[in-house]
Amino acid sequence: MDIQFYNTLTRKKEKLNPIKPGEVSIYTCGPTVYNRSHIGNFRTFIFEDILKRVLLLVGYKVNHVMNITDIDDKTIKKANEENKKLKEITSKYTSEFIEDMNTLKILPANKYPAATDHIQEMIAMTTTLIEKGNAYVTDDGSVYFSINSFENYGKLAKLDMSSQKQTDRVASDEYTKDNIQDFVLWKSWKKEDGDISWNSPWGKGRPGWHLECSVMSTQYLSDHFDIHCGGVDNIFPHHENEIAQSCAALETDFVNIWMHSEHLNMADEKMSKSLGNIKTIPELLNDGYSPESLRYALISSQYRSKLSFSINKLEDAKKAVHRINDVFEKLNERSIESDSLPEEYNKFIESLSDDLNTPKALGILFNYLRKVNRKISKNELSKSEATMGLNFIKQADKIFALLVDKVIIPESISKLIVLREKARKEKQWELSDSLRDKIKEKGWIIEDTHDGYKCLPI
RNA sequence: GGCGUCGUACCCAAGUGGUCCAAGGGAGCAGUUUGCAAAACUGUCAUUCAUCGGUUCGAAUCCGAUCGACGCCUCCA
Repeated sequence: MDIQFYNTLTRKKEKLNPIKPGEVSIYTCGPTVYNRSHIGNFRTFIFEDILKRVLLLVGYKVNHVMNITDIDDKTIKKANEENKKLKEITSKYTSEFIEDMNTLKILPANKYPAATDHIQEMIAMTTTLIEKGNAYVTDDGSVYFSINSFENYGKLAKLDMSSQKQTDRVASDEYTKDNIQDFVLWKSWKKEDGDISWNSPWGKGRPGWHLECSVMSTQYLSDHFDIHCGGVDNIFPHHENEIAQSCAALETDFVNIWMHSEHLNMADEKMSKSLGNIKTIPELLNDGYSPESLRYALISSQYRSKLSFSINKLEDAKKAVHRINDVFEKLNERSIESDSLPEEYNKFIESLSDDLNTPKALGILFNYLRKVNRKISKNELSKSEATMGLNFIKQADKIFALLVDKVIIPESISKLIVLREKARKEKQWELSDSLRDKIKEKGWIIEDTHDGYKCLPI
């Protein structure tokens, strides 16, 4: 089956045609580890997770690399603020990042290279760019990429550099550059960098931000690979600069498909650390939302449209997740051994193959679930139909990962449940209802079914 | 100022020329079921797709204008 994705470079949907048949190489821009990532960051990581899961499900091998930015202005600033070693800061936030990724059931990358482990390679690429005439050294020992030396500069972001407004930030930032829009490859050491520096042919300093991705993506995936992802805010300048560096230094096609996810907004504004309107994964879990609810909320709109994050959305997500799990359990009790799938499954895969249309795929799944529920309530569902349904949900879950692990009911709750069951048998309805309220106060919901009770966390 | 995305029911959200007098989820309302609930099921819930014009046999979908929201233009997922 054909898979197509929207390519930012051409602004069109394009058929995926892997460079190496049967295998897709993906580079995704990872976190800058100076702070806990927020749910907005994870929208992108979950979009990339869906991308990868779809490719795996249809049979591709996936080679996925995600960088960890552990050296830049922000990491240094944070280390200074907290009076700690850079490494202490970056390893703390790296492990928190991995923890949150696991919580959200995001499949791990094959490799997580860190920028500080690739300083020599970055120096080498910078040297190449100077030799080729694409970069120049300034008096203070910094190195800049000359955007005029690269013909296609601005192609990804569709920017005509000569017509760009110069913001105050740009104007005040650098004064030694030939062209105010040139970007830095190597930053010379400054007092506030403290003991953080590496030796280079141009003196003490550290790499510029964009360089690490050019170096590490091509090192681990080859000069030319299939897909490069990130959030839309990476289109310019980050990815534009990556293209300039990589293509100029390596004379390569670099990336076939650029994919970017839209922002997650909080009350109509982009969620970002600098605006201070962020929510982290532990905060949301603490508010009572499961990882599955968070995943659902993030995939319930297509990755290229803006997503407004809200409590309302999480509440909707919680119920939708419950619905899927509920049917799954019912089918699980009725199924037999078989790997048959309903015809809806093809439509499901088609939707995902069309630029990861997760809302449409969810719609197909829910339509099917309703069909199954209807038959169950009429007692008309055959074992083979139940099995088909179960298989469909299982396959769908390879993409969505919304099935909840069997919950462990704490002893304090199960004691109350036993008391309530006893009261119910004796038809002491007042007592059983008050026990149900008590259990609810403790955060658990009791549902009575024909085959006994079900107990779920709220 | 330049570039770009978007506006679909009470909320979220697919659909981008006919199969749509517009999927799906949530909320609401009415009913079935239940000791009561919950869950589940049934019915109901947009003659209409920001507005106004145009193209077309046919438009939510294409074109133009207007209004509104948001993003990027060297911190950013």
